[in-house]
Amino acid sequence: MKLHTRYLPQSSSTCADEFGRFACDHQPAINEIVKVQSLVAQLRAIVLPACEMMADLRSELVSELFGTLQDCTSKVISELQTQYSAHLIDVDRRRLAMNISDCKKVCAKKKSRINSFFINLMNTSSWEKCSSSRYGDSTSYMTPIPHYDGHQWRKYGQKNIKNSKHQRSYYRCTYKQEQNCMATKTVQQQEHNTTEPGMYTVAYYGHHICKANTGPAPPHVIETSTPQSAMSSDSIIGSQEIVSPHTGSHKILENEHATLQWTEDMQGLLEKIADVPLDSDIWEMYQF
DNA sequence: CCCATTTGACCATA
DNA sequence: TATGGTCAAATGGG
Repeated sequence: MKLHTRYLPQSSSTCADEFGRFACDHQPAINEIVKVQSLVAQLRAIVLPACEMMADLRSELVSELFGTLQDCTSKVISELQTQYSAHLIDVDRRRLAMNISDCKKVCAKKKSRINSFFINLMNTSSWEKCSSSRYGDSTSYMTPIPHYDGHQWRKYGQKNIKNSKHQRSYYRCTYKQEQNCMATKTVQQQEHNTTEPGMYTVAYYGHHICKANTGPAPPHVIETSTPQSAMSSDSIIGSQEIVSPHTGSHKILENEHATLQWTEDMQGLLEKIADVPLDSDIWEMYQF
């Protein structure tokens, strides 16, 4: 798989519209989109193997990821709503200045780039299951993006590992002290001669019990049907499962009206960022 | 000054 | 005893 990893702008910056006029700060929204990128990557790697065999441990992880993903997308929508409410008047003024034909052309071009943007997120952020149950309750994955997994971690150690060029980093949940959350993880870069460059092995130990990841939540719906352009060829198409965040149990969903909450949020996100100027830095994340 | 990271020391286990 | 996981003091950035 060819990676097209590019990086988001690190500093808060303003951007101009196609007329070089209005300016706004998209950095908070960009930060959330980065999280979405990570979560979608994890989700894809977890759901696909789950079609073959779903262990209880992974079911709990899936439910955690869904909950976090919902939070992130909600934040993105809220942030963009706040920012763009201030720009609506200006946008309306600009649209009045354009004729209808020009508006349609611009909108079509933006929607095309938005679709490509998220398809690229799916394709370039794949996580692959590597191994599991090294020390009982643990799961490890390979990923090019080891740090954005929806949880907050604090590094507490780093060690040289025998027969490995790269050090292993040790992280524990940020809320270990205040909430006694014992979740930990280790991150170690893979050897370049044995795998793809820039890949990391991330091993998770224990479960998050910190407040950000617990609390009542409805069963999450995992839709394993995914656009062909964004999925590998061995995907299972068309089935849906419900995973209880509390029990980890799952079953095939028969209600055709049930839909992915995060998909709805994502659609909202697409609508909201449709007004992002074509020359915004956001679109420079990936090659189109 | 606070907090996260770094890093050497310590400890557990095979 | 070698290896790897954790602790905690030192360090540095905001």
